[in-house]
Amino acid sequence: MGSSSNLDTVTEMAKSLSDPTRVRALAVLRDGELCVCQLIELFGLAPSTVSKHMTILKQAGLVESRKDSRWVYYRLKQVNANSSAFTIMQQVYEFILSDAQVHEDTKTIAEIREKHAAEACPKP
Amino acid sequence: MGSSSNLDTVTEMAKSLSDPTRVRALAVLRDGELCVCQLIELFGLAPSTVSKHMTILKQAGLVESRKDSRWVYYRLKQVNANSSAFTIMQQVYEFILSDAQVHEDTKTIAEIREKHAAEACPKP
DNA sequence: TATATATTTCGTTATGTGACGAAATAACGA
DNA sequence: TCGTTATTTCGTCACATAACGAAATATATA
Repeated sequence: MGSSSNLDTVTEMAKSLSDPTRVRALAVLRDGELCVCQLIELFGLAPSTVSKHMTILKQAGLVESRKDSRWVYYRLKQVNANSSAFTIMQQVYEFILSDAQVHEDTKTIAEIREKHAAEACPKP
Repeated sequence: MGSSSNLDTVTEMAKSLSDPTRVRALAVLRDGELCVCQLIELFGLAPSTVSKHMTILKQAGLVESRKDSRWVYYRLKQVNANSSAFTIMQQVYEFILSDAQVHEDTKTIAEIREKHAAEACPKP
């Protein structure tokens, strides 16, 4: 098993939060799971780019995924509520939820959710 | 003035914490201010490299500096105690203080402090 | 004044990262 | 089966970053 020090854990977590697209992804995932195609639509980036970002967040232990037929849904990973990581992410969310871009994303993703619920992504 | 969003603040802070040398520097600065030459001795890196790291931490608002004759002393910047940044850094410190490397750094820097107090860096 | 010390700035180099498109993989639908 | 859709992997390119040494700057000491 790849043993990893606390220093490694901090730097890996910090690296995953050092790109605005990834922080935005975490913010919108607070309202519930999303498939990759919904995030592609939100960000306007190439599928391969979004997929890479989500892989990085997954490896940092911040999100987890499930596959449902054609779609891969990502959701926030529920971490131990009295861990340092939990408290840090709570503060990060609290801080960025007052950000203008994140505010706009929240509105946009609500529309995307509705649209996909009607057409594209049939829920199980 | 360079206006900066909350998203920018988070990603800049995360970037500054994404290098192990910088996190180690923050950890040892918890015991009090240090001049650049003491950090050079601790890390075994080139002066220019250490200087760059400290500049990055300063720009992220995590440390501040004062010049005393030949030496530049860096110390942790005291942030608003009920801000998100404060809580995040408290958790980061709590987490990394149990790291083996940081533990070793704490011992090493104590010796370096004593040595410099005796010879190299006369305190004001 | 000249020299040594402490730090920063600059230029260079090797490596890491984010973007894309093309191709591979998986699963549904005609 | 064949084509379509969703996602991932791979290769590539431009740019960011961490390291170094050399040179510039500032200050103390001989």
